[in-house]
Amino acid sequence: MQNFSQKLIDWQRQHGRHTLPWQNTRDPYAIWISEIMLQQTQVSAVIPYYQRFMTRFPTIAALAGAHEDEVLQHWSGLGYYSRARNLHEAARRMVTLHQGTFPQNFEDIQALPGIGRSTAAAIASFAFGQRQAILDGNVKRVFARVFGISGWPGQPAIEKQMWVLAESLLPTEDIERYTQGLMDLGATLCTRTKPDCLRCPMQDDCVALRESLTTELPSPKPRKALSEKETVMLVIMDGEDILLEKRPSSGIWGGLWSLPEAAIGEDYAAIIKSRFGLEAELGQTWAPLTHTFTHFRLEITPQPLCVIGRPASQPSGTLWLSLDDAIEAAIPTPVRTLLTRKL
DNA sequence: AAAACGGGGCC
DNA sequence: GGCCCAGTTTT
Repeated sequence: MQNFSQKLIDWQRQHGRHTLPWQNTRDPYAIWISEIMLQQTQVSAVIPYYQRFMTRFPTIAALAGAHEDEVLQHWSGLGYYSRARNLHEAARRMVTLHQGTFPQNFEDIQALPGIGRSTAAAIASFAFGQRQAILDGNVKRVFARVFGISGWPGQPAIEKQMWVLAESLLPTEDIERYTQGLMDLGATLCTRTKPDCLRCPMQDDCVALRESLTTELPSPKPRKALSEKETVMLVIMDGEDILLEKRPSSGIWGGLWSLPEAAIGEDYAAIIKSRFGLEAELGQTWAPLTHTFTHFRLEITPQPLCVIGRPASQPSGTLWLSLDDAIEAAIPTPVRTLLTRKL
């Protein structure tokens, strides 16, 4: 679709971003610094860092000659500090391997630490006008929607297909504007949520828009199969009352009141004797219930126990409540489910 | 709390 | 070449 590139170029000319601090230069060093800062970091956060960094380290030589500490200081607050270390190391390699200049050969650019295929292509395109394809998260989203490509774009087969597509779409001229347009479209209109399709230059061509799939595409990363865990919850009863235990404030169900837990096959009577000082008699286990979290499935087997002679005092962090009150308390959903079943 | 993200590292 | 991770922000 040759249409795509020309429409994108025209759109970027009229509606794209043109005044960012790293635009309107062909200095590969300046473009490189900006591209690295823009990895996983928003434009608004990058701007002040970019300006301070470029003032202190205006050239490859300035960066290569600096102490790593000072480079990191100028990065402080941007996060992903390996980017800064790679930047420093790459500048030093330019000095030793490339006579202190920024390499123009595409493979040489990509061989520098911290520069992968997409970042190398962005630099080669903006600084040297080379016809190289970028493919970052924004571009993958645009492609998935416009061309109706389903499947998670991180999947090797899909990603490979997208690289082929990205290369096939490259225009023969205006590569810089095209590359910028791809970035601008993904960043400003074809956003992850609530894309602004009414303003999009691709609205007549976009498969996702035509088929109402903009929320489905790009396909999300497949969830890995849920691991299975199992636990026993002790339903310690004294007449109408049951014993709740406060969970630690961190971790699952942090701070909620819950049923005491035990591992399968343990001696439950012995456990409550040692943990709570209670004598109790085992009942028949209740029907298990399964609770699904995002990352695992938990099978809960409720084990009822009837206490024999409840002491006046109760251990700290525990609470006797009537079944009715317990259900109203701050308890985990599956605990509420299993108590409700018993009402 | 979970997903998303580009590059690096490991087989 | 394929798979997974580290580290951080966004939803």
